[in-house]
Amino acid sequence: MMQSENPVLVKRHSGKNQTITMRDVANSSGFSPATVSIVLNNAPLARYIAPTTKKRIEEVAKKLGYRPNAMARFLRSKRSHSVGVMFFDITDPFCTPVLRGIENALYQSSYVPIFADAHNQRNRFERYLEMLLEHHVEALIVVANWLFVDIQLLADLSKRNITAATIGWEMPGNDVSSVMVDNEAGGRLALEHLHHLGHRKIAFIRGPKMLIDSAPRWKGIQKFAHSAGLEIDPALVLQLPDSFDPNSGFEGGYRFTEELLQRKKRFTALMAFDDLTALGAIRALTKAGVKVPENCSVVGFDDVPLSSLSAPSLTTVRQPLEAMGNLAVNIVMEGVNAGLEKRDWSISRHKMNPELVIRDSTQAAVLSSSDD
Amino acid sequence: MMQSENPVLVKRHSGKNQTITMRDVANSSGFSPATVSIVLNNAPLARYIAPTTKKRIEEVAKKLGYRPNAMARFLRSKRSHSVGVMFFDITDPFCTPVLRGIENALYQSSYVPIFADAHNQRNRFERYLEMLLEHHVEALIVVANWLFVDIQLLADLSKRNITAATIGWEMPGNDVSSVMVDNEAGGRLALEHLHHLGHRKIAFIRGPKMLIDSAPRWKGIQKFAHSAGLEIDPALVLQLPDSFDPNSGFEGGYRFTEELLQRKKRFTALMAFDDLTALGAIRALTKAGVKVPENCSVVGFDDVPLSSLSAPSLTTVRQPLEAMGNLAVNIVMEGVNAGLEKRDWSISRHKMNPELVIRDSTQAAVLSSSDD
DNA sequence: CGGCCTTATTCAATCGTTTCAATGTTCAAT
DNA sequence: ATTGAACATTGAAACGATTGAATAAGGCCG
Repeated sequence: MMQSENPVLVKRHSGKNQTITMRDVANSSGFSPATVSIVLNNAPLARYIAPTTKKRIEEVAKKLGYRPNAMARFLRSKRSHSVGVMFFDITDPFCTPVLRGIENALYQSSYVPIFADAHNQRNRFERYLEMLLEHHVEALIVVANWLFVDIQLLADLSKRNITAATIGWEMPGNDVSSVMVDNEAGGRLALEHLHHLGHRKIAFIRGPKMLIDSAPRWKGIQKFAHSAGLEIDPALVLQLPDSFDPNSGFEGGYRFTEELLQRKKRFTALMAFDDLTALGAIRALTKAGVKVPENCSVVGFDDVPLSSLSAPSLTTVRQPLEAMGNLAVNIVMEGVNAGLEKRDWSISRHKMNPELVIRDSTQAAVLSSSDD
Repeated sequence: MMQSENPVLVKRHSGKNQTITMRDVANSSGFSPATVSIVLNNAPLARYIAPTTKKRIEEVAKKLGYRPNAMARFLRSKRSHSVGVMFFDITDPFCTPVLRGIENALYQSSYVPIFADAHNQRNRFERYLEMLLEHHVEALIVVANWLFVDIQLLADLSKRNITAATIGWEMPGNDVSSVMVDNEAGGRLALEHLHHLGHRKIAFIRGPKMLIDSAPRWKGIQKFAHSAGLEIDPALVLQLPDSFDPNSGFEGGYRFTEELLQRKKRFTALMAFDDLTALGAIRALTKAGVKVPENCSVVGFDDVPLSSLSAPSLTTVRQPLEAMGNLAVNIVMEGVNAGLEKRDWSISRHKMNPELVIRDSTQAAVLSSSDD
């Protein structure tokens, strides 16, 4: 454990614990627990309860400071009013805005998020899943941009009728809803921007194969390049290795940019797989005396919170992270309600539109006479 | 809601839901529910249970995939195995490492964190508190570096015997444990570093009055200055205004540094209240043509994750954020156990030691002949 | 052989809600 | 006057675990 300057002990603590139950409200108001329950939950039967009764009960409940016991309630009604929110690595700056989006949407529905972080470890993921099931979460949201988990998850969940949604990743098969950014469109957006600025010699640092985002982004790039007649020089294309460390993008961007510079092939712009990679690239460029954006434009992807704070601030393709969190909640809530009303419902897969955010790391290419 | 390219509807979904209860394990193993419970929880009475019986029951439970129902268990045993974790603004980069520390420690104890984010709003804080109480969290951890909440919290909690701890903030009064960094030591550390590097003309951007960290940091600075015979020029000291936006530090650092530069008083180093402020300051300096660290050293405070990624990377005073989260969990767990065993126990207040992290934003002062 | 301790297991009450079915009313319609 | 809705409320059985008290069967001792 951490050293810590003599902890100051302060005050004795003990105490009596008197929780107010529904029975108390019933006794105190002169009605039965059943009536109280019906009134306080505004259950269907509440239609028949006399307004004066309702008022009385509500008054008493408030005066006594009655708080329903979520556990007891669950036991009877099967509703825990909680949702599991699993991250594969909360340390990834990508996650914070998503978390906020999820939290906010759940809050609107008076659901409570149970937070789980797999630390990129499979067994930890499984253990958490177990814990979430024990706590009978009504739904599960999984945030990841890659995944080792297969059918196991799905089996356990759909057997128990728990609606799930993934963010930033799609389950193979058609059993779990998902919310992703349209990576292909994003890739196109970024390259289009550089192209419009007049860049023709562009270097690329592609994402790791493991990440589901990598391929479509590259596809978007290629498609645009093709349609615009832009040639992509294979000597200016590198691909990040697979890694579990969310900060490895920075490191990778740095090293690969050094590598690119050593190749002595001129490029006036660099497109990085994501923001962290871009930041690493900028660091390497700056160190090598290449000014950004004067001598080389750099564009990232994601628009994580630090991108606007970096120097120079980063031009990037924004994922609507908060909105994605929101949407995932709406999806699972829809599933929960469907289950409640014994309706059938359908899995859905969403691709959100990315958005180009132009900041200081890109500028128009300087015209050069010598090509190559 | 967000636009999203035609969501693809995929597959029908419905299903049967067969949960395995303890009764199932009992029937299937030929013993009674009581025995099963005793065995599976390794309760005191388990001492008397025949080893063969234990084995049998455990086998059956595993084979059936029995999962205890946390809610039902709570109802009888009063233990929810959950802890409320309240943030005042998860968007603050300060929070992520703390969250990880908390999550990790709870995981070790098989507790589940219920996540709450007050968004800096008092009513939201109160509503969440309500929800957490309804879910009967066994303890509460509050992460904040400032606060509007008063005795209300304390009253509700100690009445219900819920141990609480705050991180980054101390409750006035002596009823809630707390974990903080030793701000005074941190302030000293930072200034000491600049002083050792030979800086004598140092500008300061102090923290907002509202923040509990501001005063002690400044005190540490003053004390060191006094002991080292360093003079602090009041014309080089500014104080950030109060604000709820966690990113306002950057903005403030930027503006105040511009302001400082306009004053035409030379300074060779700048000490910012926190990392974001420092980053804002660096931005302003760079824009004004003052190179960091060549012409001006900058030091921050906190060591939030982006500080190592900025350009130049930031010299700063590290708060052991993850360890602080950890410690807070240990504290409340101790409280929970004490309550369980009807022991008395004591509130504690910790001040963790900060640590100087030297990176690229500081370097030795160039000797100048002209002073003033 | 009867009493007592130890071992092994079970009974049954309980936690705080929800909800189905039941019990009375009242009142309009046959 | 009888019926049957609609209204207003309640009794009591769940829900799935935990746990103190009870039961029962050996084993040991005097």
